[in-house]
Amino acid sequence: MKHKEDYYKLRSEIIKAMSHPSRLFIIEEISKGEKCVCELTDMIGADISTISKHLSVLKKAGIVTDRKEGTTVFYRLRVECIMDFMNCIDNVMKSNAKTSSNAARCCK
Amino acid sequence: MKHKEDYYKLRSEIIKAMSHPSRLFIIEEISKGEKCVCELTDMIGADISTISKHLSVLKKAGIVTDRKEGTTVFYRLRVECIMDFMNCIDNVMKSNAKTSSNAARCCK
DNA sequence: TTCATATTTGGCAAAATAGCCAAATAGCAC
DNA sequence: GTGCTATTTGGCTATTTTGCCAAATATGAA
Repeated sequence: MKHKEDYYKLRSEIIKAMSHPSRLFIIEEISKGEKCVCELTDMIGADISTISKHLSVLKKAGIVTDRKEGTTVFYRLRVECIMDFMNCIDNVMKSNAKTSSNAARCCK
Repeated sequence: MKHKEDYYKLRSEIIKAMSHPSRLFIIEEISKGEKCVCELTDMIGADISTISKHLSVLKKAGIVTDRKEGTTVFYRLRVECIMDFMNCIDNVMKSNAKTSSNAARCCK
C-alpha cells in the first residue's frame, strides 16, 4: 500500500456510499430522471430524515447532485457511468447464481 | 421498493464487499494475476488473519475465487468487469476534484 | 407576521464492521 | 507420529453505520 493508501481510501468511500439497498434504489430511480426527496421517500417507505441522510451520503461522495425549486429539492446522477457499473454487479450475481456453492453462501 | 427489495439487498452486499481500502487493493493486485494470502499480507501490512477475513468477504460475495497449492491458497478475480467498474469510480473522483465544493466536502 | 410544507440536522440506541490475538486446521517433510 | 508453514476461525473490543424521533431550517402563501 503505502503511497497509494489515500487513493484506495477515496475509492472505497465512493463505493461505500453505494453499498446500501436504499441508496442503490435511489441511484437506479434517479438514473431515469430527477426525483425529489418526498417522491423517493414514498417509494422506499422509510422516514424522510433517513432518506435525506442517504441522499447526503450520495452527494458527499459526488455520485448525485441536487437542484432546489421552491421548497422541493430534486436529486439527479452526477456521473453517467454509474449505471454500467450496476451491470457488472449483476454479472457477479448471475455468476453467483450459476455456482451453487457461492450462491448458497452469498445469497442466503 | 417492495418486490425488488431482495434484488437491491443482493446488489448492495456485493458492492459492500468492495467498499474497503484493503479489499480494493486486493482486487487491483489480483487483477494483475493471482496472489497468495501471504503475498497480499506483506503488501498490505496488516495481520494475516485480517487479510484472510477480507479475502473471505470477497469470496462470499463472488468477486474472487481461490485455488489451493499445498498449504498455499491463491486468489484471483472471478468476474472480469470489476476493473472497468473501478474506472467509473475514478471518473467520480475526477469529477469531485474538478468541483471544489464537492472535493472539499468529500475528500477531506 | 403566522402558517404550512419540504427538507435537513442533532442525538440516541441498535446493529454491523474492523482488526488484533490466540487457537484451530490443513498440508507437507521427516 | 512430530514439527513447520500457510491459512482460517473464534472471540473480543473499538469504531462505524443505520434509522428513528424531535428540533431546526428554508421557502412560499396568506
